[in-house]
Amino acid sequence: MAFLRVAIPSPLRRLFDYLVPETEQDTDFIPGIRLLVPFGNRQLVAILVEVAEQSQVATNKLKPILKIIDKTPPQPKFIFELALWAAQYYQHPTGDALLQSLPIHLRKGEPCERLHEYLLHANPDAQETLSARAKRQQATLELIKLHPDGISKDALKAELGSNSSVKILLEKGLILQRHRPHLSRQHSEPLREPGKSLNPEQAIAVEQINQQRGYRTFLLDGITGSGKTEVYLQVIEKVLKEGKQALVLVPEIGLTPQTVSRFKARFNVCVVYMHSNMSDKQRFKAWLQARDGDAQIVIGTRSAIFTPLARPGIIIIDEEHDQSFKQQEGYRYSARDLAVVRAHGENVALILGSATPSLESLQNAKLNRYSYLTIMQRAGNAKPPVVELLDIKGCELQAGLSAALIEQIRQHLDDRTQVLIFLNRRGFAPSLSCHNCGWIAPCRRCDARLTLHQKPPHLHCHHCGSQKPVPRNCLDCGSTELTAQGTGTERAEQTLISLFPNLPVWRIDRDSTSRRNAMQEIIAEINKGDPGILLGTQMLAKGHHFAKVSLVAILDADSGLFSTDFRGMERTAQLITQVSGRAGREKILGKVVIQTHHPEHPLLQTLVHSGYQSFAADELRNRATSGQPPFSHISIIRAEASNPGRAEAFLQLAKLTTGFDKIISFGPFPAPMEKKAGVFRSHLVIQSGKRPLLQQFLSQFCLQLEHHPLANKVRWSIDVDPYDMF
DNA sequence: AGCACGCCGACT
DNA sequence: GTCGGCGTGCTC
Repeated sequence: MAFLRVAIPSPLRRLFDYLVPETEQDTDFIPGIRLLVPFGNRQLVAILVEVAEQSQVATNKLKPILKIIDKTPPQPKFIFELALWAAQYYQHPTGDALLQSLPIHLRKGEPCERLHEYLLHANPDAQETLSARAKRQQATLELIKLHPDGISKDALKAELGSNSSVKILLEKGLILQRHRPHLSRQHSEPLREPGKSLNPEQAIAVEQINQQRGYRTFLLDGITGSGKTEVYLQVIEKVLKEGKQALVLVPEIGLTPQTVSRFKARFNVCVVYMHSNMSDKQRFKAWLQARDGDAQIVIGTRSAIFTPLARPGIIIIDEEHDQSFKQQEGYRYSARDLAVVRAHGENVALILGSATPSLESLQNAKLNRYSYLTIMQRAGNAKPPVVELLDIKGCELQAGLSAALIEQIRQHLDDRTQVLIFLNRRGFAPSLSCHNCGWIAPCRRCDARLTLHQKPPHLHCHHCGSQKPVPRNCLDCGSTELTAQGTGTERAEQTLISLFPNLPVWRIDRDSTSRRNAMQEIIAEINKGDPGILLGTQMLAKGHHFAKVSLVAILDADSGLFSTDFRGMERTAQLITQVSGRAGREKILGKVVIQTHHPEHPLLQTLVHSGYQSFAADELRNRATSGQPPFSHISIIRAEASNPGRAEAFLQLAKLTTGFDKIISFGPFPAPMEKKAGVFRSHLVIQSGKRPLLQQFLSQFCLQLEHHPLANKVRWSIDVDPYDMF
């Protein structure tokens, strides 16, 4: 007797067995197919993991499946196995992980068919004729005759407003349905425009990668403006000429129409992209084109790592250090790390590109697991910017701007160029405090202060999203002397407008770009090239090319220097380097001004005088000394409960009942912000020098946690290779 | 996660 | 007298 062992989209970390219905005894059940199953009193889309000979559950307790959705698995076997591997590695419930590797369309149980698979053709051997009165049918037939290569129902509908007569015409035999032929798989000439000429370092990178047969990871360490994209394009060119496909992953906000158009402009091939702004149907279509080999280049964000390719040729992760490649909630996988597994499994080359590579990747390069390629020269004639650490100790600041900085801004604006000001704090001021007693407006649901916003006026918690009106009086002493403390982008904007009343100030943060297309409109305005001030949060730091920016100012470098998180320094260095990279593209010589109270800080000193690579080397030594990643591997078990202390008690108890003797652990201790959105959070950190040991321990610990008596009173999750400690 | 079952407050 | 609050228990 055969049992269908399936994965169900539920937080339960186990598989469920079902019976084969009487009518399907002869059916061949292939792992990977989707099934509709009864689960409790619901019907769910499940994925078949294996056909088992035996079941642990009594047969009379088992239910038969309701429906077979797929005859054959929608994903190729390798992608299915990759998804299973990832579920195991990240300790995530199998069903949820498997379904998240599929397009939403398929998760919902929709049939996996090519959209517009059939094209309508006029039947040359048609016998019947239409009556003169059937105007609608005649018009439809005429239109179909105009398309000798066939036309899809959707296209027909778009032109006629309806395709209701198609059915009748088909019945009368006047038109025929034929399979759409697959798009031409290979263009004789994939290049639409010639490649740019390469500088020696770019040329070496392209040559090294193109010589590679089979799997190899290349870490492409190239400063901003060094032309990493040109390297990608020339490597892809070779892949296309071999008739293979390229998968390109970019950070969440990096997937702009400009990125895509750059690939489309270069190549004469089908380029598809997958982005969260697209409809489910559009994404599904792109997914099918990738799977069936019709799309030669696939560009996407994190989840695109699971996009199947018919003829995989290369995988590229651009800005590999970017945190958006790691999903930060629920299924916490890292697309960058999975790319290594995938490239290895599909035996293709992988490029990890960045101007500020992660310490993990640098260490892997050092150990020769990755090939290390560098481009330290800017493309074209661009010169690296001049960096100045501006000591603001004891200086009077106007909305965070020192007099010396304001003077420099004025000079650059007088030269008719643009100035970029980076301030990683949105809102008007980070807190509202009472001048009389020192009270600070707190968030009721979090261990955090409320941020004051002015447009419109309100207090806003950036951690839980709660909002409330601005109080007139101090809630503690009743005084009316409430003052805004510190500077956010709104306040800096106000001050800059009053300082430079005749020039535009473009504010770019989550609030000013929340409207659809708002970001693109502002960027377009900036790219007109008129002098003005760009003011924004880290949204400004990533990916954009602002040709006219000559001065970049970092208002407050200090907030990142004293983080408790072991990755804090790395992140700060990456951010400063990335922001600085916005200065002086093309012909303008760039200047970077970093305001700080700690100009002697070793991180800033190394970064400014010796660059990111030297910083990274220093920081790697620190990590080695303290045994932190990448010199060890860690996982965080997070627990949260509305009852204070319960989450910690849960982790404490779980720790006591599991053998922790072979593993290093820290905690449980309160999370960095213990109370967040009304719940109390606790962390337990597990560390090991050996990955297999950690893996083995986690699987075991997971089982314990799931059957723990307190397990349904707290919410808990496991984060393998966490990116941040929050 | 859902969804039902179950036992106590303010309403047509 | 019910509608419904969310505590706890289960899902092949």
